[in-house]
Amino acid sequence: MQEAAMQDSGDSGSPWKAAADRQTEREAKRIAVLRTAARAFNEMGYHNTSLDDIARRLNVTKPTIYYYVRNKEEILFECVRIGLEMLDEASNDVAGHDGSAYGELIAVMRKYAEIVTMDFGMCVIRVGEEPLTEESRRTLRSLKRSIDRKFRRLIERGIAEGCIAPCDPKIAAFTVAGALSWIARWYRPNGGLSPHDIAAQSIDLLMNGLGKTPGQNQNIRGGP
Amino acid sequence: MQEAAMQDSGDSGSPWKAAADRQTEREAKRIAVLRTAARAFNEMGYHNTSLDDIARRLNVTKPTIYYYVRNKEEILFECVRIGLEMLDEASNDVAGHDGSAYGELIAVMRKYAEIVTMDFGMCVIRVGEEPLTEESRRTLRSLKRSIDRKFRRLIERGIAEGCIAPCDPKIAAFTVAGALSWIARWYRPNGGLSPHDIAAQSIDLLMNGLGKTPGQNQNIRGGP
DNA sequence: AAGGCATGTTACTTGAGAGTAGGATGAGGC
DNA sequence: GCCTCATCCTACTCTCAAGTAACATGCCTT
Repeated sequence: MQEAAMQDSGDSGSPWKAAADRQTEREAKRIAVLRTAARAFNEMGYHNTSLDDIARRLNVTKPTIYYYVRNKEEILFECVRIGLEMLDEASNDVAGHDGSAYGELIAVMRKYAEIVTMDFGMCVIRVGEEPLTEESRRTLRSLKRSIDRKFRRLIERGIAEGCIAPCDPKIAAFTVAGALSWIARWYRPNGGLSPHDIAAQSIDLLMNGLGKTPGQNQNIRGGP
Repeated sequence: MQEAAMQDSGDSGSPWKAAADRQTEREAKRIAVLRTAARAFNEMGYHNTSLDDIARRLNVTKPTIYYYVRNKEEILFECVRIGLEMLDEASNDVAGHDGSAYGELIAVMRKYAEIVTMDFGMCVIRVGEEPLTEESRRTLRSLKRSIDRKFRRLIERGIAEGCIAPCDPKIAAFTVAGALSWIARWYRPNGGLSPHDIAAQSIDLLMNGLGKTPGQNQNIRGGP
């Protein structure tokens, strides 16, 4: 995730750093292209966003875009890849948790909800990967699998530790990821609800359920 | 929803029915166009599906499509509209429920999950409405609001009746709808899991929560 | 049997937008 | 001062798919 850094290039006097400076500046511009594109994609959709649109937002012209990326597909691929990698890494740095699967799971869910309200994370949910080639899709699918696997492991651990109710981890992981991903579809910045509040309430519901008391689940299963 | 009927046209001998028969047959063909398009959209996405693709699947040529719909946008609009109307009507015919908000909510959730695994319902989730004009989007948004309102009312009623835990109905409705909608993104027919099973387990989780015992929610809220 | 309407076809126009060729500008290094 | 490379622009090509014009076919009515 070093691409997303965008840190200042500490310009000391050394001329030897000139080349490196150019390099980091170039990388920063590339990220700016990607981030601007991600925002446009999230607002208007991939196919309704022309490269001229992106260029206009950046106050440059279309060929300039091609100086930083190979083609339009690469832009989307990179946006989704960065978003997925952020999600994947969410599981790694769950600081402040207490070591239990329960606490870890909640920490990961919080991170997840936060990321899907950000530019690249939102791209993962809102744009999807239909426009991509099969090759690109394969790469991204393996990243998605990794994220899903971590979710399932956490749930399985929770079941083993006794803090999570026995269930099919596959479906549970999908349900949780779905509820959190969906936030990206209706969340609006400047909408009164902060990602943090939304996450807290959604997670509360997912962990404790909509029903008030256990034992009221008699009518859930059973066919028509 | 009479368009989705596709019932046989009872061909009695009366010549007076010929005109009506033609009418219903035409309507049936129109639905076939929409349904075929919906499947194609769900598989490959709206923009990756050309009208020639749809025509080929129907064993006709492109201009024939234009005999049944005005343009490509109308196809998508109708697909999504039908899907949304199915979802909206799900709240109406919740047969077999016991009259409580709890039972009704579960019945509606079941229907919802079932519909988003079907052609038109899946279109609502997978394709979205980015390709549509503002005019079309407004119409569909009002339908969506209607669905959302019914969800919230049901949750509010449940809270009032005491069978649903006090919560923000807005966020709860979004979370539930999100978890169920997401099924449309990963469900695969011939995948081992039937929509019915998936729905049952997802709903179980949403109603009873992932956590094993109440009172374990001490770590959910609270900032970084 | 003849006209008319419903249904479909072949062969075309058209526009939008992805991608490119080749040149201008300007900063660093020698 | 000149060379070189990075960066960005103007002006173009080219493809793909939406949409259309005009004609063919055949059933239903009168």
